[in-house]
Amino acid sequence: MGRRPCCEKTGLKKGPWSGEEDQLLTNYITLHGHPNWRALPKLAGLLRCGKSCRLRWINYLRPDIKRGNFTSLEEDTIIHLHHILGNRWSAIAAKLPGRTDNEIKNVWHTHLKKRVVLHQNQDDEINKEAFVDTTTTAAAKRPTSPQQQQSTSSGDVSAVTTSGNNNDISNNSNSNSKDSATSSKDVLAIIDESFWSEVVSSMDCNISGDDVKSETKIDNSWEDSLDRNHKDMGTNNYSKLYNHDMEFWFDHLTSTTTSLIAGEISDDISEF
DNA sequence: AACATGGTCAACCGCTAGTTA
DNA sequence: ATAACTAGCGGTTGACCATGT
Repeated sequence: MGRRPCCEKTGLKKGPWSGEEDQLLTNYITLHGHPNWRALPKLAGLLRCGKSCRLRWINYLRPDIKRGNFTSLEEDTIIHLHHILGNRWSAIAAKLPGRTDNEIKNVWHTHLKKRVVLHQNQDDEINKEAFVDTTTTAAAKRPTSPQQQQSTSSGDVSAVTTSGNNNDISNNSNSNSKDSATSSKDVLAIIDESFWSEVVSSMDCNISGDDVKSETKIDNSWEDSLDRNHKDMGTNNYSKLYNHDMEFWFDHLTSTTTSLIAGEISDDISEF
């Protein structure tokens, strides 16, 4: 089917919005809402396409937009959600009131991605040292091929940008967590490494048929999107991850983060 | 002071999903 | 069933600014 261009290319303004344009758009939406973005600019007296108006409203003019720097909690939340959802910025934004997908996307690319990669590289170094230590002290009980080492390394890297292939990491962390987690910082590190993958795997086991039936259409599309995003990972574990579960775990994370810092997490961890 | 470089962020573009006729 | 259409999403771009040389 032929697709009409989103706006006539002639006569419509592009580029940064002026204060006057912002005012016109805000006034119109305040009075009439935005039932039809395509018709809106004409009705509001703007020389912009509807798409541009929509973006301007959603990303900048909306009254519930939160301004200013992201808090560390917000940043951690983005990292965790990105771990699960990948580049589904709108889904991540839905969990951060007042933040837009565009803003989150920018923050990810400018700050958080680097931080995660740096963190991952540090983990790789630690793992490498541990590996050398183990092989030397254990006198190399079993041979390890270069391919195996490489696959381990690449798996770690992929875990940075996707949500797959990190079960080994999380399991290792879990097996040692109770012994090694002696400070709130350690606990947070464990949460970073394993919390979400643990959540996913536990939901995978526990979800019931009734749960599936009770889901809404929105939840099903969410599931489809997850399947689409993770189909190349050779697993459909994520397909059983639903919206209300996400909300539950998100709430749980945000409500427990404070107590984590205060060193009161041990009971929560033991639940998992 | 002038230029180069890198970071940040608003805005645009192309595409897809969903809806309607 | 399908063509036409809109809304929304994610990737990309480019302007602006700060910092370094």
